[in-house]
Amino acid sequence: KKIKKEKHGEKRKHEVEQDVKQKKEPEDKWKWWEEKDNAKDSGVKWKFLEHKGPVFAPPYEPLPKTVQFKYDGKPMKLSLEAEEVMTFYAKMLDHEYTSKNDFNKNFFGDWRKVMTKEEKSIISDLGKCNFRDVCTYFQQKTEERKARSKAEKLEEKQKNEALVEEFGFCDWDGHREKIGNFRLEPPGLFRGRGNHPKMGKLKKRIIPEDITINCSKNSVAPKPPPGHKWKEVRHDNQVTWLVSWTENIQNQNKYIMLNPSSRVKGEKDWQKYEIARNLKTKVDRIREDYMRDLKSSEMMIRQRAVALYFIDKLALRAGNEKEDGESADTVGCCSLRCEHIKLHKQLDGKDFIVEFDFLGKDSIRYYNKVPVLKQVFKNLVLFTENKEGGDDLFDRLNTSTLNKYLNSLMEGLTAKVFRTYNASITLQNQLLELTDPDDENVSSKILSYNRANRAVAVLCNHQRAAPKNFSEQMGRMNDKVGNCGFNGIFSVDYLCLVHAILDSAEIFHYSRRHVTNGWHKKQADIRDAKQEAKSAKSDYKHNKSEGKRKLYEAKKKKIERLQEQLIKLEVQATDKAKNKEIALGTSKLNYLDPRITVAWCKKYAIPIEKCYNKTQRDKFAWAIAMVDESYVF
DNA sequence: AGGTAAACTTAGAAAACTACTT
DNA sequence: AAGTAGTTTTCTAAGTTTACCT
Repeated sequence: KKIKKEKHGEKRKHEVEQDVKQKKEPEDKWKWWEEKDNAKDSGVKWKFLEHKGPVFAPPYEPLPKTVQFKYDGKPMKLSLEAEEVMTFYAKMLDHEYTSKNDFNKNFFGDWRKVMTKEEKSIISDLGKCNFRDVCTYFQQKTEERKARSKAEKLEEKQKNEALVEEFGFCDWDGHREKIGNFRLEPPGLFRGRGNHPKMGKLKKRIIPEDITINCSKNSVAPKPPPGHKWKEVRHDNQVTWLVSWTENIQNQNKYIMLNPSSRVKGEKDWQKYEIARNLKTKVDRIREDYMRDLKSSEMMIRQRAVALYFIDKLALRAGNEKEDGESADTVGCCSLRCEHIKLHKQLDGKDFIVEFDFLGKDSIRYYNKVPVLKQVFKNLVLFTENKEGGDDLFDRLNTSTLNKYLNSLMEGLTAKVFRTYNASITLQNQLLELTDPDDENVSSKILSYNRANRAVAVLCNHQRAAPKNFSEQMGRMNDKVGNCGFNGIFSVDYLCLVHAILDSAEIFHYSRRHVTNGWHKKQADIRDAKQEAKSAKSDYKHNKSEGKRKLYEAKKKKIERLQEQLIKLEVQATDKAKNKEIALGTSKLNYLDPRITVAWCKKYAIPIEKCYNKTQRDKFAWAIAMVDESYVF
């Protein structure tokens, strides 16, 4: 439908409305990138900073008497604090977390800490607790909230807008800038990712006495709520945060900082891409260096060379050491252990294959079989000799020494710059390769863009949980195309391809081959159309009239049209299937130089809205304003 | 040099919202 | 009005790098 309407140059209803909204919005945003003295690099982050402080989480509302927690089958009224913590668990009752042992153990331990003596003596077994009624109560409340009248919803919306007006902005060097997270995190149960040893622990309510305020000496400092005091008010212009506190699970500092659309964030982002572009000019030399170092007589240098090879080729993260037992067991490059790789001298007819299998950031699995240089392979054999699976692969290396070395090669160079550089350069190359300048169709251009974006997401291993009901949705889509059984083909072989995918031609051929192996409704239509064309042709041969000729021409046109439609449907289905477990957003937001996208849009007259939504346009306003189609990363 | 804390970027999940159907 | 699929926004955990200390 979308394609059809675009073809006819129509705008969809919501797009028209969006345009109207945009016109209404006054264009008085500060164009900081037009100022002359951008990106100066003294440690001073601001000269003047004034804000209203954080918004505290709403206070706990006790349960109505009718809603009862039960212990051992009997209703039990709890003290206020114990009740509050109980509701945290009740709200998560249907979540997978509550089936995990660590979660339950940690929750129960922390819950008991807030119980009264009597409560503690009674409630000794989580298994005897019945949270069901409480859970149902909160579910009902959400339903009620959803079902409120329009007027009620509007009223709340306006109240919220007023709150944002007051607390959501600050004065930063005379400019009104948007704050990112001005609401403090509410109390609840800690939801660690993966196998986190602290999952289920109680995240305490933050009170003013926990809060450090940072603002100008000569500003009007935010007031603590009546009867309370801030922990501290400081005036540190070397940092960018407005509010900080220490979180009680890991004992780490958390901050309130500005929104990505702000100058301070935007400039930093811009600078990040400039450093990555600088790496582009140095990378050949750096690669030569680490190739040479693969044979170094010093073990640390050899390890560094291999690590760098991985970071560059596979876009691995640096991999800091982690204190064990404090968080999930995840690794990056420098913290890889022997058990995370398997060495195959030969595999599937290829030489020197390294099979990676480890959990990375957020416990996302990285699985990949990669052919490596012979010398890299030899080194890996050497590094793993006489070691146990649990031993460090790079025992002479850590992120600190690696980054020190990188910094000596180029100012500002650290391990993560390679991810930024490789992501951005890949997007640029892929766009060049995948965009068909002769194809006028906007939606096919967008598909090319998404495909290029996907190559990057695959490179960076940005995954997501498959959407709920994915297979049904896919099924419906396939019905339209009418093709059978291509779903399985994709998911099975897919991961094996994943990292070879930088060669996009391969993706394309791969997907086409498999899709067209199926049986299509559309294909049946085409077969019918061909039949019709054939008979029209023979009609025309028997009776060489102008009318018959035209009829025959029309039939031929119809075949072409159907074939075009078929390709579009295939491509859409392919896109959806391939996106099943790949998240495009992270790379778009954090790794891809926005100027590449902006330049590409300008070159092919694609509206920027097709690539970036409102938030993204705000974040990348600097890039949108400053670049034309000639920009090269 | 190496350990630790602070500051800041990157990350996927979940909630909220939107457009459209039923 | 309720349901649903798709998209955007929010949330906050989990990384990296820098700063600081001994």
